[in-house]
Amino acid sequence: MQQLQWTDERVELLKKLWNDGLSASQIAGELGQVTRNAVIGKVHRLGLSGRAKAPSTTAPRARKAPRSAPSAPPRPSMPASRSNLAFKPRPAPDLVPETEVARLPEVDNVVPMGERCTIMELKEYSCRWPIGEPGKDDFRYCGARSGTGIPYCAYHARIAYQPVADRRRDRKQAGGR
DNA sequence: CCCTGATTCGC
DNA sequence: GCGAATCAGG
Repeated sequence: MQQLQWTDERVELLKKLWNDGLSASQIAGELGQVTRNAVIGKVHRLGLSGRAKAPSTTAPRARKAPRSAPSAPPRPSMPASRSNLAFKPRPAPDLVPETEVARLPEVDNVVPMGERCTIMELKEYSCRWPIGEPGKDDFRYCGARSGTGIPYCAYHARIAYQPVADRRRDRKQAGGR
């Protein structure tokens, strides 16, 4: 796909729509193949910005900090001190449909209450499988000894890394209801 | 959090 | 010149 060309045709349409009061995103959608950013950029280059806007919104913005760091997007790690659930695969709800969760009563019971721990009590080797509602007072982590190189204990590691379909099959074979 | 236009700046 | 990223508001 070649770089989009602002043909006279497209520019005319842009001008028209802009003057009609359409928003940049609407125009972008109308034109197609361009983002609203592109539209706004073009509008400004054409010098037809500020339709009938109150200049109040156009407060001088402080100079932007040198925006150069395209190769520094996601932060790979966090301070070890509080790297709890920042770990790899978020086991969590998304992996297991609610109905599935409901059918896994054992999950919350494998670890005795006493062994479960709070975020502050997590050790490097503690299983980070969340138990309960995050944010609530009774929210805890499994806390059992985790496997080497894995943030979960053996039991939760199976659940965390196993596709739902497999889990379903497993339970069926195991004679689950 | 959704949206808006405005601005900067790497390409 | 282009437009993504970012910013400042609503």
